[in-house]
Amino acid sequence: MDIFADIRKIVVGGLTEIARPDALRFDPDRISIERPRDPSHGEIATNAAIMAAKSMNRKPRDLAERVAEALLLDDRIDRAETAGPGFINLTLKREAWMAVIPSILASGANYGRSYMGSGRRVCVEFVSANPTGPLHVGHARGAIFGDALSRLLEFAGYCVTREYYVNDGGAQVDTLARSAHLRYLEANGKAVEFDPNAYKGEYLAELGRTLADEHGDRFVDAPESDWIDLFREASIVAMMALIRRDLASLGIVMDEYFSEKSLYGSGRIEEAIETLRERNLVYEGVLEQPKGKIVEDWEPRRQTLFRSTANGDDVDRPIRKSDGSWTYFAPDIAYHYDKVRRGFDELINVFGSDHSGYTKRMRAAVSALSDGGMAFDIKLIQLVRVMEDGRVAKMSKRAGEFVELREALEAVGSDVARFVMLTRKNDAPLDFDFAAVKEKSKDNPVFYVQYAHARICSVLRKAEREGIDVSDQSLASADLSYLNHALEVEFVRRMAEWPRMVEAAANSHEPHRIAYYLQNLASDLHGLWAKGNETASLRFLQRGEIATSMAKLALIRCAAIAIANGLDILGVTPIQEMRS
RNA sequence: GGCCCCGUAGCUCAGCAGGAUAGAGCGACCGCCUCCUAAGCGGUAGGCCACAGGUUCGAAUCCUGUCGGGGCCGCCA
Repeated sequence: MDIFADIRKIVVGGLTEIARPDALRFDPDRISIERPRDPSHGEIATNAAIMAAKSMNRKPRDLAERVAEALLLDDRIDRAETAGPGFINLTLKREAWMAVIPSILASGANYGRSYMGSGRRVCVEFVSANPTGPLHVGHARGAIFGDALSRLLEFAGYCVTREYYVNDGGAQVDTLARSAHLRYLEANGKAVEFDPNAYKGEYLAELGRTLADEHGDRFVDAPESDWIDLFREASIVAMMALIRRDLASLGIVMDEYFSEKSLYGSGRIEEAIETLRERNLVYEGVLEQPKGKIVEDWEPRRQTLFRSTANGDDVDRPIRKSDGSWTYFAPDIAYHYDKVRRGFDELINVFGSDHSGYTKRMRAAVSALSDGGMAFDIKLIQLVRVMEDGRVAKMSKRAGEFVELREALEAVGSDVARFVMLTRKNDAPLDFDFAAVKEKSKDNPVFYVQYAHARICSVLRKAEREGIDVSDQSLASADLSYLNHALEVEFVRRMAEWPRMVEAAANSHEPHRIAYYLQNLASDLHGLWAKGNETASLRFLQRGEIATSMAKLALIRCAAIAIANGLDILGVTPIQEMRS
């Protein structure tokens, strides 16, 4: 049940009725159905008359009057008043709000689930970190965001594929292989010198020892060509194992790992480029030197270029280097061509914000490959600033000085990490402060929300001990006429917003909205709870008055359901009690 | 030089596909536990929504420009 969706139907219905015979000529989705800030504007306000007036060539206020009259015919609506330039302010009957409670109890874990996506297939590509080491805290944000977005979309009725693009084809994995070889030499008792480009993380030392165990000293004096392939393969396998382990510790399971390397030599890159060529989007040419940026060894080079400017990019982009090999962009094009051909209805890429300069050409490519038919969204994830002991921790992967995800999770746990990473919009920077995040107080949003859930569970447990049947089925039959305090009705209104909140968040690809909603919901619960300290009639358990208690228990049980469903979207486990 | 993101309370940030008097947390100040978990709650103070135009019945939100912060800009991914 979604009361806002119901009201929308009624409003649009009323409008259509009045509009006859000159049928309604505007998009009904453009009208707003929302809760006004100012309580004197009713409980739900709509701008429907203002929006429709123009296309119907009527005065907004007159139209509003007519619509308001029509709305009053619905038995859920108590008052419909027109105001301002033509708003219609609605007040619902108390029973209409209260009807939300049994509806939530009946839906349970499905409360808020939407059919908005109607089964459309979405590919969410995220993490896609180079396989050169374990994940660090910065990667974690993209990982958590991507997974939460996936969960959100699933809850909203989409069919989601979680996908990781493994960059196992470029020069970086050769550097990785050489770094592993150095560690291998080390394990064979050789003194080694690391060049500045090498990866120096401890995790490669372990791999070096393993390789020394397996191959002895065979590759100590051998030329690089003898071992590079073997070491590359071994390194990638080992690094991907670390990455999978890290993802698993966050509760993330990918549906697909797509290997960049698998594209080489298979003809698929050539095929994708050929597709672009057929559309006259590929040519041989020379790029101009970028202005304002000094490139020391610049000289004009003839390259194969993608005409990305035809689809909104600022300059055309090279897909084949002057030496004839592919640039990194070429396999990316092939990869996205593959996505297009797999039949997804929508693509979402989660990139680090350092890839912002890459988005235009990517959009241009997808647009060209799908003839403009593919919905394609790129979410940029801002960096995470890790704060430790009040200072900013440095992050450099090659030097091996970064806060590994694993360390962070050992300190704070997956639930906390996930929630905290989702308390900011994806394109806003985020401070991850170890001290603040571990704190168990209202200053920590994770515990604040968890505490609300635990408190409800606590009351339900107590009620049960006192012999009340607190099953959802039993609570659904509670006499809700006992809930007549303004705060209680307000609480129900908040919970009634959950389904539209899910749709709005899913629609805008913004899981942080769920986190904010949960904090508000938790705040309502704590507020109501504390009011019970001064006003005895607001306490959830009323001694000796089963019927009253049942009504209040039904109310808070609904809140627990909404919180649990929200946390589930974020991938956070709701806890039953705080004491430990 | 160009492109992308950002600019909202002292600090950190929300602001719901433009809506009617701009919100939360922290920090500051003042209050609330013989009572379901005070790991909590209430109140006070604090804003020309960077600036200037434009579109609109209506703009923090959309468009243009300026200023300020960050990121990126051929043969690295």
